Amino acid sequence: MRTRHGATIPRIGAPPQVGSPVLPVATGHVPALPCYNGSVRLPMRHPPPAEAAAPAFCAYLDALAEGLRGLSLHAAARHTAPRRSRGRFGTAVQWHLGLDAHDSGPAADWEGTIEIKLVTVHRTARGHVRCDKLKVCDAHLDPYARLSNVLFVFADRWTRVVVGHTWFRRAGAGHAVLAAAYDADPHFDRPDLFVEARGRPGRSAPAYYVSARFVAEHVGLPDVPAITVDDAELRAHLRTGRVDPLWTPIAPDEDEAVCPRCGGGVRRLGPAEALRAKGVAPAVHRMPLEGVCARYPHGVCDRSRLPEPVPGVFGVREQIESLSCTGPVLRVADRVVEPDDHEHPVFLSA
DNA sequence: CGGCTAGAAAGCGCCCAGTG
DNA sequence: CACTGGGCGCTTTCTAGCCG
Repeated sequence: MRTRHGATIPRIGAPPQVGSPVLPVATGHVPALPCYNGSVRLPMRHPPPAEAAAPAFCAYLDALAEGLRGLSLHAAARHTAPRRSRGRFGTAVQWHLGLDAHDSGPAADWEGTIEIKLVTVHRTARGHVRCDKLKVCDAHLDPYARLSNVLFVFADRWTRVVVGHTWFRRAGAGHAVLAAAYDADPHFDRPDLFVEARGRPGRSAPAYYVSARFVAEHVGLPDVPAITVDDAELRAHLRTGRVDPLWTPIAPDEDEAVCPRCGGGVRRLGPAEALRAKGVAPAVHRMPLEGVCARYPHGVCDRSRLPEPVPGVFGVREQIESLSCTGPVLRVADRVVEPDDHEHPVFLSA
């Protein structure tokens, strides 16, 4: 077998190890057996279907997703979910698309046929776009069915601005990779689809995940200027108290902007070059500091990077309001007209 | 080549509100 | 109150690039 980096390691008889796929031969050190006191990867429960999924598509859903581009999910998330709820942005997407915000049933989100997944993306210091591993469904559900037809919506990790969407169908190379995961060793083969059990013994609730690599290679990540850098320095300044900061759009060459919430001053911290390079920067709110402005950290984002709102759906003012959480909370489903000949999910000929 | 280091990628523990 | 969805974020490991 091979690691993701191409190094060949024996599968049978080799002492298992935690983390590194490369055995430390030179030191003579014998690694201990894996001791996962937390999450564990388990064998998959669902065998892969022999056939690729039949393609399904809905033009109305596609238009809704397109209308969401450029809008931040912050305002809708604050409207639909508590501020520290883990799934609040996925909830916000569902709400925008006109669905029940708390849908956790076994059926696919869109009329039982199309699954909707939010993928949070960010840029590394070198400018590469990446995402995290992605939860597919709970382990008692069939991940192959869940991944048959998926609308992936991509949002920036900091601004939560929707930067694009794409359709995925379990077919071709993607289907082959997912199917191969069934026979793979969940630890040593590093499959792209795996079951992971969580947390404390007796309270484990295993779930299917796809790797970040799978999303990058078989779904495809967008690469647009709106995707900002995420690094430890920004996290230390912007996620104090583990809450989302309040965002103020700013021109990259400005040091200070008007707070869209209270009309006060918001001053960028750090050099303008850092804002240009990363797309966001920590900020400080000038006194007086009252109301909501006093309760959250502040950040500025380079407004020149924001995607143009889709004409006829939202304007720039509404885009800024969605980002800064001011003004009425707008819903894309209220702006994109459902056509009379509503194209429900239709199975296309392959 | 070997040592060192920064940054990227993956591992892994657990969060937190909604739901039944 | 147990269980769950959809992740978050800190830690660990790997790798590419630099220097001698």
